[in-house]
This record gives sequence, C-alpha cells and structure tokens, in this order.
Amino acid sequence: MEQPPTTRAQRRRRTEERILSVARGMFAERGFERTTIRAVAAAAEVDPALVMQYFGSKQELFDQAVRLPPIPPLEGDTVELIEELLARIGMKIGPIPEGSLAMMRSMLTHPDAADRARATLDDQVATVGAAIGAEDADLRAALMISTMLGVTIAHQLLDLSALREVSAERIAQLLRPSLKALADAEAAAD
Amino acid sequence: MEQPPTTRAQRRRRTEERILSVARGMFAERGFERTTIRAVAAAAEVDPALVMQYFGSKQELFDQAVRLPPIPPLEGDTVELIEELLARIGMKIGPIPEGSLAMMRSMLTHPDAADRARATLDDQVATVGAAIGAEDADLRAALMISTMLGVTIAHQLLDLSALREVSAERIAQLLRPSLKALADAEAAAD
DNA sequence: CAGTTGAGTCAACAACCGTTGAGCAAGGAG
DNA sequence: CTCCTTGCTCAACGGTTGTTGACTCAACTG
Repeated sequence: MEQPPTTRAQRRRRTEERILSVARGMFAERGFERTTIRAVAAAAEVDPALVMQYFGSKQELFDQAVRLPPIPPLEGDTVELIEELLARIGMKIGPIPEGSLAMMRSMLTHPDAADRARATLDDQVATVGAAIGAEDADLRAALMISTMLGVTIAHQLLDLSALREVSAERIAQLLRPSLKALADAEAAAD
Repeated sequence: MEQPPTTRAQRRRRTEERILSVARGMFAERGFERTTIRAVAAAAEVDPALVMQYFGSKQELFDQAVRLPPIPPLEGDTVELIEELLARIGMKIGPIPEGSLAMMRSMLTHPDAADRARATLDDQVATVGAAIGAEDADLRAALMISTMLGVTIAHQLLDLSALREVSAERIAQLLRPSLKALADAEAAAD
C-alpha cells in the first residue's frame, strides 16, 4: 500500500505528468484535431480548465507532449549508420517513443506539427547526408529517411496487415540491403 | 466568348463538378477535419446548403472526391513492376492524381480514410507480392509499397527540402536499386 | 490558530461546425 | 401565358470546442 504523497508540489507534478501522458497517448492515436481537451481531462480524471491552467493552450499541450530528448548525432560508417536508423524506428531494442508517434500522426494535417516534423527530418537528412560519402549525398539521405518514414507509418500508424506480427529483426534484415543500395553510389547492377 | 450553357442539366452538372474539384483540392491540402463545407462552398461560389443537397454529408463529399478509377492490375516481371510502381508515384508521366493525395493526407487522422487507404495498400501489396517470386513475397512487397509511400509523403505532402526541385527521373534512378534489393531474395551482400 | 497560497472545480461564453427546412426565382412543359 | 419543376439561397438550430473567470477547499506559513 502506497498512500498518495500528500505534499503539495508532489501532487501537482503528479497530475501534470498524468495529463501529459494521457495527452501524448491520445495525440498519438487520434491526432491533434480529434483529440479534445475535454477528452484528455476526462481520461486524466481532471477538469478541462485545469489542463488549460497548466499548459495555457491546446497547442502548448501538444508541444510539451511531443517534446523529445534531442537526438544524439549519428556516428560511424555507413553500416553502423544503417543499424542506428533501424534501431530508431523500433526495429531493435525499445519501441518508438509515443511522442514521435504523436508527431507523425498529426504531421500531415496540423500545420504546426508539419513544420516541426519537416525541421526534424531535414535535420536527420543533413546528418545522414554528411555521414555517407557518395555524391548526391543529401538526396540519398532523404530517400533513406523517407524509406524509414514510410515503413514506420505503414507499420505503426496504418497497421498494414502484411507487416502485422512480423518480427522486427526480419524487417530490419530485409531493409538492410535496400538502405545500403541507397547509401552506396556503386551498386547499380542494372 | 462562351456564354454559360443555359440548359438546366448542364449548369447543374457544371456546379456539381466545380464543387467536387474544389473539395478535392482542399481535402488534398488540408485534410478532412480542417476542410469545412463552408470553405468549400465559398471557394466554389455556392451556398453551403447546396453542397449538402448534392452530396448528402461531408463524408459522402469526401468519398466522391477521393474516388479513383480502379487501378489496373500490375503486370510483368520484377523490372517492369518496379517501373510501374515508380510511374504511379509521379516519377514518370503525369503527377499523382489529386484524389490520391487527398486520401493520403487524411489517412492518419480520419478513421474512414485510414480504412480505405489500408484496404487499397493491402490490395497493392497482394498484387505486387504475387508478382515477385521470392520467399516472404508479401512482406517484401509490403516494404516496397511502404517505401513508395514514404517517398511520396516526404516529397508531395511534407515537401522535404532535400527532395524539393529534384528531377523525378533522378529520384527514380536512385530508388530502382533499392526496390530491386527488396524484391530479389538473392542480394544480401552482407 | 489565523491567514495566505494554490490545486482543482463549476458554469458559462463565444466561435465554429455540419446539417436542415422553408422559400425564391428562373427554366421547361403544356 | 400558366403551372410545375428544380437549382439555389437564406436563416436558423443543435452540438461541440477552446478558453475564461469566479469560486471552493485543503495544504502550507507564520
């Protein structure tokens, strides 16, 4: 038995965290528009006004919910790079952070989320582009990132039946040569 | 000078087509939720009630706007197949039909659009899967389709800067070996 | 113990949305 | 010309949403 920590600051941070967690979940599965502050409040067992009081607006709630620890810069040669990319879309270790899913879910229909997603992806493209040595590096990097994006969307957000219940390792295994073909200039075996 | 064809049926079909065209454009660039019937009506220079009268509901308007001529079944060997896929995402001949963009735009946030998109993509996966002869054919096909999806989203909907103003042929050229690596079983040059 | 602070609630506003029913005016049929 | 049909508009309803201000009550301070 653990009684609720009665101290003021603790309770405050606790409910704030609870609201944030619920909001993140809803944003991830319904997107920005269809997630109402009232629904978030209800699921967090709190009054809608409290959500406003804590976060100021729905937009700021969204911003805080999708805020992620800054991605550490990618390193290593092409092979390590590909492994790192595969790891980040949930093909290794842990699943994709819910904040990322929330971001991706809303990125096509919410202008603000679109801007953030574009910025994040552009950033990743630049990093990957700098890491691979081929010509048209940025373009190749963009196509690699786009591939990861497509697989993630199809797998996590659309739940394509052909990708359902397939082991992450198998997907990674099939994706590897494909990504390598994008990264390496000398490969075109027409 | 071409005066408006005064016959009744002609005017009727003309405004109906105008509404549909405007709606398709708005759905494609803002998605289902952010497209209001009032905005469609205003852009089509028509009363909102008329849109209702013609299409019954916002949902049916959307359905009609994204309705596409059924895709002819893919044919040919792996190489032809890949060319056909590349052609369909606008990497050859014409651009992607606006109805498809509307569909994709809303597919992550509108449940109904999600169902339709999933069905369409599952269908394409089955077709491509049947065409390629490798083992895990459906899984490979799904990853190929996912790649196309990702590139299309990044290019057409997100407008990633690294893909902006890149010639379609160059993108197709880089994508070809990547898709081939997914389609062919014997390629894993670990 | 008295007084202040702050977490949390309640009720309401203003805006916007999809949708509806009554009505108008111009085209077609006789 | 007369009457009916119909493309189209006007005004409104009911519901939902983000947001706000006044309020309650328990936790802290002195």
